[in-house]
Amino acid sequence: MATPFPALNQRRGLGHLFNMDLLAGLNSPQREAVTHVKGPLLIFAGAGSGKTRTLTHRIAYLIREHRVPPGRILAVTFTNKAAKEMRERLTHLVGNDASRIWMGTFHAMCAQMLRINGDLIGIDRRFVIFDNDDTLRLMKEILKEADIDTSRYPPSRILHRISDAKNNLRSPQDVESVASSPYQRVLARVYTRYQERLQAAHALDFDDLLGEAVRLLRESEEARHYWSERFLHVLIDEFQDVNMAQFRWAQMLAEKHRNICVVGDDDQSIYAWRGANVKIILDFEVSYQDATVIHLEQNYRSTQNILDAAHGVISQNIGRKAKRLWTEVEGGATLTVHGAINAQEEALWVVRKVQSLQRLGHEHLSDFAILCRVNAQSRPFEEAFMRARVPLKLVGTQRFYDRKEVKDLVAYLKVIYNANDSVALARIINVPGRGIGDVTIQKLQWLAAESNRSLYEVILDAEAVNALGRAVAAKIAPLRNLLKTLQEEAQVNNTVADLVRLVIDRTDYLEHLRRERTVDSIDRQANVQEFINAAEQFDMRMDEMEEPEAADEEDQELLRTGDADLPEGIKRLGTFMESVALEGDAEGGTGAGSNEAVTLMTLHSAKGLEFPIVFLAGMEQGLLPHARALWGEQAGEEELEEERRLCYVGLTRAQQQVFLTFAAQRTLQGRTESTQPSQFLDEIPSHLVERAGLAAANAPSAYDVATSWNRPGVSSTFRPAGVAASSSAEPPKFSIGDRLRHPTFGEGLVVNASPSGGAGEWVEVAFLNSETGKKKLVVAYAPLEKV
DNA sequence: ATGCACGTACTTTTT
DNA sequence: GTACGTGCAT
Repeated sequence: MATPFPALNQRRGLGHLFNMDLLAGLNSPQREAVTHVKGPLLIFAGAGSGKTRTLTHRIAYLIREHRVPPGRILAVTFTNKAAKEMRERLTHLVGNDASRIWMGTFHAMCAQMLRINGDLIGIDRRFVIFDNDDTLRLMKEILKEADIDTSRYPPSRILHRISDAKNNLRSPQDVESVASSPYQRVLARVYTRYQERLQAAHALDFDDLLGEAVRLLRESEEARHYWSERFLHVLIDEFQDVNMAQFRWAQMLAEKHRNICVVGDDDQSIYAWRGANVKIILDFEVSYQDATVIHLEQNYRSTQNILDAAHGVISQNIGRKAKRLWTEVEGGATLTVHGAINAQEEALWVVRKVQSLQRLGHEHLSDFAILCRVNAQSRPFEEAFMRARVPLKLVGTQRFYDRKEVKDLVAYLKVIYNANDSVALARIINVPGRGIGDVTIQKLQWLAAESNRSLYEVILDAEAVNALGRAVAAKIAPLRNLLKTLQEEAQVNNTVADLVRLVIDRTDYLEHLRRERTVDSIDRQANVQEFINAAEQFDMRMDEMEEPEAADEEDQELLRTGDADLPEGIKRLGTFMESVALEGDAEGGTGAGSNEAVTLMTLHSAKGLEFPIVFLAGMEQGLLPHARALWGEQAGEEELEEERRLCYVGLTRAQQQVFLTFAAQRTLQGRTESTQPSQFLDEIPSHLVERAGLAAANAPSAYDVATSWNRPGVSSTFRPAGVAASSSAEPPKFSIGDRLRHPTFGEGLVVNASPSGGAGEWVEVAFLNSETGKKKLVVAYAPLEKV
């Protein structure tokens, strides 16, 4: 085979056009990181230490000062957002050269390499990418087909295990060879079948993008030679989050020139549950014994008080690299810990605090962020903010391309692009409803599996379909015609938006949504419109890029060899779907933008962000640290340490002020429980903390809300003073059936009550006022009056 | 084939 | 408390 690879670019950069001093304004370790050129480099970049600045300046420095051709630099991130931000910042530093750098997510970079020469290891150039939804559907099908009990083997858990295997570069055979339990044997079998089905659909899942890219480099001498020769520099962001597959891939790419630069912070590793392996960053110096190690510990974000508090917490972790952030901003406001009676009161306190800080000069609501451990915490905040008429925006809830209606339309596009994508076809086979029921779909799928054909091929097989009965055949025929028409149109039509509109039109999809008389029907219709807009925007981008001056010449050459002679429209469609799969959220998606509002999000989605004022809500045992890390089956020191890192991430988001709140009672999963303040609160040096509410040192015993605070062996400085460690023997004041009155909620009936009285006594009251409904109240706290 | 009712189970989320 | 999945009845 003739080599598919062009000669490598030796062209000099255009750096002389930009005069800005790349080293100006950098501190000395940052400079060292920027100017280090040869050999492996490990940068421990603490929160707010100017990581992105260092990384972008380093790349710019390589291009401008060392004349490294931009096309021979590979810079990898985890999210599209990070890649985009980096590219933008680089454009300011090196201009158009920025567009020639190989920069993007692991998945996007791997996908690109596989599109270019996946054929060397037998991967169809036109492979499609299965997202989580696709893989879940596929897995359910497989389990059904194999008659495996889904309650004993939940599809999502199996997928998680498979993902785990792939992240560690273990094949189905590997899993099988070490299988020692029935569960593992089933797993190996299902994994094997899963891969077969993916292959049949010409599909790769997200993990395959990495795994197959590794396989490409391992198995194709030619590819390995080219790519490792090509990249003079490999840079990896958020290195604490890499998994084995990602690390191996990067290692192979960097093996020739050995210029591998990794940046990360082990203290911010919060994604172990999705395959991240902190040990990789901790062991980097073992993998590369000649690595230069640089610590960025000067923080440009927070006050020293905040950093000290954060350090108090994180330093409790054993498995970490010793380090400590510092700042020139001495002192700062003390942190506040506020204990509330329940989640509603907690939310109320936060709104009031926001309002009072606003009066003190924080005019921008965007200065405030409320960070929580789980999404379920958001409800009381939404309610409290709504009532107080303070705008609150929830970040990171449902993503645009995850919406059902959008996925339906994407599934149509997938089928048009690749009719053998049986998962996509199964999704839309009866959407909108065309009278093809589950039983029929089952039969069709069984036929497909049996004859080793795709679902589409079976549908085309008139004989097979007729065998299922006249009624079924009559329903399948229009579908067959529909798909044929759509495919034909796709050959002619060049724009994705036209195709989307055609799908919506021919399937009468909007009418289908209107008929669904649900609350979200209107939203869904709007999302369909939004999807058309997204497609239009994509088309516009493609038109702009018609003159492909962006990519390196050698990349164009590579991609040319990769281009099958497909109709323009189909090619476009492929690009569009790849962008949908790999860049989860559309620009115009939710479009919340810069609305002036308080931000509410999970600690996970807060990583990388900063806010002047941060509220950490739900600082309780069981929430942060989460119950699963504390008391769950897989609870352990490592899990607890990840929770602690989560807390650390939260604290280090704050620039000026931190408020930590907890609720003495919390209703989670329909159950109201007494809670204990988070152990992490005790890890913050007490001189940095001011206590309020139930956390106040002098809180009256009337605030004592939970006997569980007196749990033996657990001591907390956040327990109100005056609370004896022994439980009270007082008789309860209320019992089931009593009528009572509350000044705000009105009259009600006691439907449930604590068995014992005293400080911990509580009652569950059904209020006559239907708006209030049922409430659990602490007798000692709530002003209740017997009627 | 479709719709309703009941039971169960449940972090975190990017690609 | 909700959301989802299964099972039964229409």
